[in-house]
Amino acid sequence: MPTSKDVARVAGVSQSTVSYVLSGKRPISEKTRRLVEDAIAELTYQPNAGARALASQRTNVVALVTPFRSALGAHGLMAFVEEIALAARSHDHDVLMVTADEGTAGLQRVAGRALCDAIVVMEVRTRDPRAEVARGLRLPTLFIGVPEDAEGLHCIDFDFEEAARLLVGELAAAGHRQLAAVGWGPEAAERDINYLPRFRRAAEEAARTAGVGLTWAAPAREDVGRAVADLLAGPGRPPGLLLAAGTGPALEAVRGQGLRPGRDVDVVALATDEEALAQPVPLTAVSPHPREVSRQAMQWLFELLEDPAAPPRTRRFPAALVRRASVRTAR
Amino acid sequence: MPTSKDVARVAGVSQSTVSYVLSGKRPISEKTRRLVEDAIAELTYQPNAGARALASQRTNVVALVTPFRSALGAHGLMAFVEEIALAARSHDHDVLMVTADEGTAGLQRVAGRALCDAIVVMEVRTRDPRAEVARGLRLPTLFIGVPEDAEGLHCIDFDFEEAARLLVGELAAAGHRQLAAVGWGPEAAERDINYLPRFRRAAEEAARTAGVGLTWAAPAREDVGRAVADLLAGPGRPPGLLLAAGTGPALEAVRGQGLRPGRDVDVVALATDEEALAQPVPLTAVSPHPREVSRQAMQWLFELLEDPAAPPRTRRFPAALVRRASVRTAR
DNA sequence: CTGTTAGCGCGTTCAC
DNA sequence: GTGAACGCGCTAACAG
Repeated sequence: MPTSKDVARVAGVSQSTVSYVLSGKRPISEKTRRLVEDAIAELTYQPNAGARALASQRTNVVALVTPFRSALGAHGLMAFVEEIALAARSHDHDVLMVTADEGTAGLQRVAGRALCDAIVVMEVRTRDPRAEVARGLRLPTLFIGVPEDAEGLHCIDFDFEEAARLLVGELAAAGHRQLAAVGWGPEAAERDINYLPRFRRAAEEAARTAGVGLTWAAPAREDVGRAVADLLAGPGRPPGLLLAAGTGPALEAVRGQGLRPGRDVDVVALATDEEALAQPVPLTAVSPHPREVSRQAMQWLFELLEDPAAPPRTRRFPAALVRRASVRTAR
Repeated sequence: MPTSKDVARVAGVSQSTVSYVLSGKRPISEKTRRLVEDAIAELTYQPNAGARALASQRTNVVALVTPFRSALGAHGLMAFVEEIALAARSHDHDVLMVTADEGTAGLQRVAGRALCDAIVVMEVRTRDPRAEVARGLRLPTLFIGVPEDAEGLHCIDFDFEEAARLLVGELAAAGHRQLAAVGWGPEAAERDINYLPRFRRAAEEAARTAGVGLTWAAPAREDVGRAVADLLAGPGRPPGLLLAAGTGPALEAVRGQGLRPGRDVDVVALATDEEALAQPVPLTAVSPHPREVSRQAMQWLFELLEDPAAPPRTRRFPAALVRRASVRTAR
């Protein structure tokens, strides 16, 4: 395996010149640059990552702490991971996978061993022990999601609070006095996912403000059908339906009751455009924009890498409602 | 950040002694071991990965080349990735994600820069340019899947050929003279997935040998329903049904025709146990065992890491048929 | 059983 | 604009 010393020898220059050609941290004459570049090509030289990290104190690696079972589902999770990997590559960085089950130890390991320059934490929990650890790290650490105590942390997330307000507002504006929401099941609550209470609390608050009733159900995946049937038979008959999770099964249950969204019942959802459009009746929905959020997260992360002293703060990706056919026009 | 030099000073020993305590490559007296371990704990020392890699020529990192859209679906893909990550951690290794869209360049980068000790390639294609590149690398490279030209490569995969034979055999033994198969859609063929032709060819061969007819359909995801209806109306009425892909939608279509698996029609599938059991009628099936395959792959990989001179070969994870309720007992 | 020493390959001051 | 020299933190001979 050729080293930069080999390149220097072949190019007839010194080792440091090779380094400066590569880093561009010093002006190099056109002539010697060509010499060096040719030598690099001839030897198919590539810098040794370990040596570079040791000398420069930068690894060009971003650690990604990722769960395997996610409230987003495998599909949503892959979307995040894919965007993050692509963004990293576009900045000449690699991605080191850290499994969430390592907990705080994972953070301490990758930081302590200098395996990476920065850390991204996905699927943040409301009370997340990793928050406290992250505050103590000297590495830029970005949370996708907002824990209860976000003080001193770099957090970014979709604005689930605003999403809840928009969805509740839309049903209220359609004339409903009574809303029914299908939320995340007990397994999600158990995992203490940060945005569940954020969304729910904001929805309840918005309903109160609008003076409409709101019934909340959090059925397990397999009980969504029954839960929807119950909700539809409850107050409001049918109430305005807000689907925060389990969109597919819930809509099947609606059809199972012989009801058609946008004709017999109004339905809004927290769902990606893809999901909203895949339904028999396209859904009026707020998309949580997973890909956009991860893209923005990574852009921010690379800014932090250039300016590690940037003050920690929480960023929220703006929510927007897209009206489709599942809500009757306002009465 | 403390270094091993700090540990040595605090423990009152030399740096190399610290190194040997950590690596266990030399017998150390109980007394000095305690001294060193206490110093490590006191300083919360962790070895610098870059320095260690530079000195030892081992990174303790495994690169994983992974696609984002997979014939397995996001769920199946995550299963692979999860198992690989867990296996890596259990051997004190980390996982570097390399996106498949980097192609051969990704392999050359992680190998050339010495970012990892070994490479795992998922979703191998029938004619895979990465095969040729891998042959030229000095890093152990493990293919999960078998390309057309597997010469000189370490490959491991589920035995799709045997799976096809078992499934065809089961339907033939049930008395069918005519079989109909639902295979992977055009998008999968386009991606040149290695096991598609392997499975199909073996199925056709087995049908020929058994003297039964076999009609093959490769509908796109959204056309599965129609394709199944066509197949059921074709020769055999109904023919024995072999589901290689699209199990869920295909079975819905079967029900849509008013047919019940195991009563009106015999159905076998290439499907995980989870998938087979999730159906209204539990399916007689061969599971491709994604988790077991990745576990075995990683075990092999770590063996290769200890003995890089091990001769390249192709390993196949044995296929087994599990009989459930979707096939009538042999006539 | 332990200490001394010489690199691993690269980034970066310095002198020139 | 260029090159020599040192150090990053650790491992692995080589001594003892």
